[in-house]
Amino acid sequence: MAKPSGVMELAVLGLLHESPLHGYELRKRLNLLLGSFRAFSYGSLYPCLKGLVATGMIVEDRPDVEAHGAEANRRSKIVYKLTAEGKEHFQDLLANAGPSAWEDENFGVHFAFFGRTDADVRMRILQGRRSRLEERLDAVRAAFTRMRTRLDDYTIELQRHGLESVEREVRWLNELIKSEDDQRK
Amino acid sequence: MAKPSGVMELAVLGLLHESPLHGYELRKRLNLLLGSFRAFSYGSLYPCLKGLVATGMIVEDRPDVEAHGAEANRRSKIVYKLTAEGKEHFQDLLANAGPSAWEDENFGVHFAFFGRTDADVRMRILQGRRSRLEERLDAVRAAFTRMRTRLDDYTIELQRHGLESVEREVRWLNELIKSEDDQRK
DNA sequence: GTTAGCATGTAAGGAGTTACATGATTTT
DNA sequence: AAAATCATGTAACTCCTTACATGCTAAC
Repeated sequence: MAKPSGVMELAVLGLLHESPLHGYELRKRLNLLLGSFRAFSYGSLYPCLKGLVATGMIVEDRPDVEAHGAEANRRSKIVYKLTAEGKEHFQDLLANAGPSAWEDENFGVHFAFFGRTDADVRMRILQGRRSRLEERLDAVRAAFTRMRTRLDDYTIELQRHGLESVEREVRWLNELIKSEDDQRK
Repeated sequence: MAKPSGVMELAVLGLLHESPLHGYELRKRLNLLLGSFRAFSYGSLYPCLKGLVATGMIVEDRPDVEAHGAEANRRSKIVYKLTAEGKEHFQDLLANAGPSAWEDENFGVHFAFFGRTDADVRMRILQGRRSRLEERLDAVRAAFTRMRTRLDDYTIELQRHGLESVEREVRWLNELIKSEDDQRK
């Protein structure tokens, strides 16, 4: 029960690792951190926080209530803080990142926490991401050449733009991998 | 009941507009058409097709059964074909495309069928997409400048790359809008 | 004192995936 | 005749959004 998973869990734990935050603020930081990659709504954030409390990864702190013994059922800010288990779990998620880490939905979040990730794991994720994109590139290019003549101008333009975007990301990854390699020496 | 919606409906109708196809082949074309933008699984395609049959947009044709009076419950290819209502509905979806047409998940599909879309609708979608991206650009840039000093190197790099990708798409849209404008004369 | 923005929460449901199950056809 | 690929289908589930509902706090 209440087993939060998905990208959000990692993102929340990572942000709370920096400093305790309440939900509303957390959501803003989340959407800033992920910038143009994705956005979350409160409808998924709050249940996720409850789930993380239930599994002991984070604890609630109600500053208002403690400060001036206000009624407990009143609506007030709830500041969430990582527990020791939460920190451990976060490091675990970063260290044991599997192939899902280089899928579209997850790569950005993992990358955002590279500062706290071991160099070898960083390299594994960057290379995983790159081969993932290269597979896609091969598939699309093959299909494209095969069908080219049967496609109309707009479809071709869409394909061309899509391919170019993926190629750009591959070049970006190449540079990152190179600079990781250089730092290793 | 059985009211299929989402991008898939439009994509399926659009592909069947070109030629009748069976599910398996349809899925391949779908994923080719959308190239690097998205992919669908059978688990969503087949129910979608059933739904479109239920609402009279398409009809089933079982060539194997008809050809050599095979048992009807046998597994055989099912070729789907657009009905008159289906064609009408497709044109309707293209012509009455609302703001959702320029969201990330839908833009690609609408663009792919621009060849069958009126020039003024095309322009509306391209401009809608562009202002959508520009809004995002403004938001991310503002947040970025505000937080810059508190972000680590990898997070900054992620933001930078994200911004650059969106800026590139805006430039692409600018060119498309310009060339649509030129053709109008 | 009222509007705008901060803040928390939930119920219903959309749009898909995964994993499975089955069978037909082609290739080796 | 085995293996690969073509082909259809479904049940359970995931992850998230939308729309709603409530209340607090600052600014005008």
